[in-house]
Amino acid sequence: MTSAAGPRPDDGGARTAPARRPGGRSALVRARVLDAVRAQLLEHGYDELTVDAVAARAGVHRTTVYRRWRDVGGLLADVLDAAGGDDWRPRDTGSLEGDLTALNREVHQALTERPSITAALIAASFRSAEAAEALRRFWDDRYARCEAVVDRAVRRGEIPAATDARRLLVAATAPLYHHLVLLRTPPDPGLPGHAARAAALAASAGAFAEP
Amino acid sequence: MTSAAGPRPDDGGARTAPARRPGGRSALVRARVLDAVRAQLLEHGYDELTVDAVAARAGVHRTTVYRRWRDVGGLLADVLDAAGGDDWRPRDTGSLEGDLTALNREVHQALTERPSITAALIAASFRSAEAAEALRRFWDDRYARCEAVVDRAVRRGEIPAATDARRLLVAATAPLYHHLVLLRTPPDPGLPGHAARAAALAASAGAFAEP
DNA sequence: TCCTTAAAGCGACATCAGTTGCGTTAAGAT
DNA sequence: ATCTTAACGCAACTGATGTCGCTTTAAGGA
Repeated sequence: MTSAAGPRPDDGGARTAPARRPGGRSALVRARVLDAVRAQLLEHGYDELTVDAVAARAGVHRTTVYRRWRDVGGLLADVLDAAGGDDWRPRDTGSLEGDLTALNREVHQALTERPSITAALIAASFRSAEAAEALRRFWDDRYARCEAVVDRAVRRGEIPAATDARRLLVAATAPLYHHLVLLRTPPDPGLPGHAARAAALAASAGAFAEP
Repeated sequence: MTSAAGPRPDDGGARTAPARRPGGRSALVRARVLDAVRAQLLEHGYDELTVDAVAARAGVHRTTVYRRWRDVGGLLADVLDAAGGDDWRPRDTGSLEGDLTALNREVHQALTERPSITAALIAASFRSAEAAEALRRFWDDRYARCEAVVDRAVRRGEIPAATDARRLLVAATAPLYHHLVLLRTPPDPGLPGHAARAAALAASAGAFAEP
């Protein structure tokens, strides 16, 4: 799947090509709407991110947005998918703890900056199945890329070869999400480092080794 | 603060007692409404938990609910506060990893049962400041009680005496919330044990020791 | 250039969350 | 027993969200 541009009424079979038109007005409208979503989010935050506001800002009719994106969650999902195809890679600092700390600092930044698109998407994921799916895809992609961090640590001999990369990565990052998203404790600049160090220690002790 | 029964228009000074009436009809209405919230949540889940449905079910007028609880978040906050004064204590299994595993199993249960009041409250906390506050209070209380687990482990000599209890407890439980609430991965019965073991290992390696 | 039709525009409508003003009931004090 | 007034009942209203049927525009193929 590439860029999700809204509901796609399935061709049904292999007849004559059903003539999609993703190149002209549709694409222009989509670009204007997604730009409006980003701008509205940056200027007024998630609370004022309504379909009406986005449509007005994009100079597009309300029903157009409702038909193509269904709701705010659908809009955010499309924004996220559009931004997901970037070339992000985890930093290489030379040590597992360093890599995890750098990663955690990025997560910390993404969750505490105001306004935070990530935080908005998390909030939206509790109201919209589309947003929830997009977020799941996004995180799945990010964690997959982060497995490189674990591979490097294994190659350096820091941790066992049979280490479960996902479990290690979740152990390192989960405390950040827990504090900043769920517990809503005031941001602690030491948190990224602490969580990274704890996960790295557990990993080198074989806590994430497969049976 | 005891049981929050709605807005309390501050006496302002020490005049004659302003004559609250928390013992009669008010209390009856509150009990009926909170019962209705629990019943509605159990039968139809969070999505159908509206102020109107609760009011109808409680045999009370809509405006009464709006005035006393403001919104669904306020209702859930009151339910949680009412249920927060229980006598819950973490189990004592004889080892840190055992205690954390038992704890994690309870968290896992609370988050995966359908319907889950905890999950409903988390969802509500993104829409209602009152629900967010109630949830914060609830978790703060629970984590405070769980510090007993860490104290016991210190006394047994499993972990350093200077261990930061909160950080250890968050490290143990956060992966559960991350998987079940945010990542929405399918429930893994091994997860409570895995996360507990990793946190216990990190703790014994001194990962949560104070400087 | 012309034709077909997907997608956008438009306004009317439906629904629901939440508010307001006012009358009614009954808790608790005298 | 009587009085005061907090809390509840009631209905009408506002505003935002989301839908529907129809018309208009223009993309892309002939």
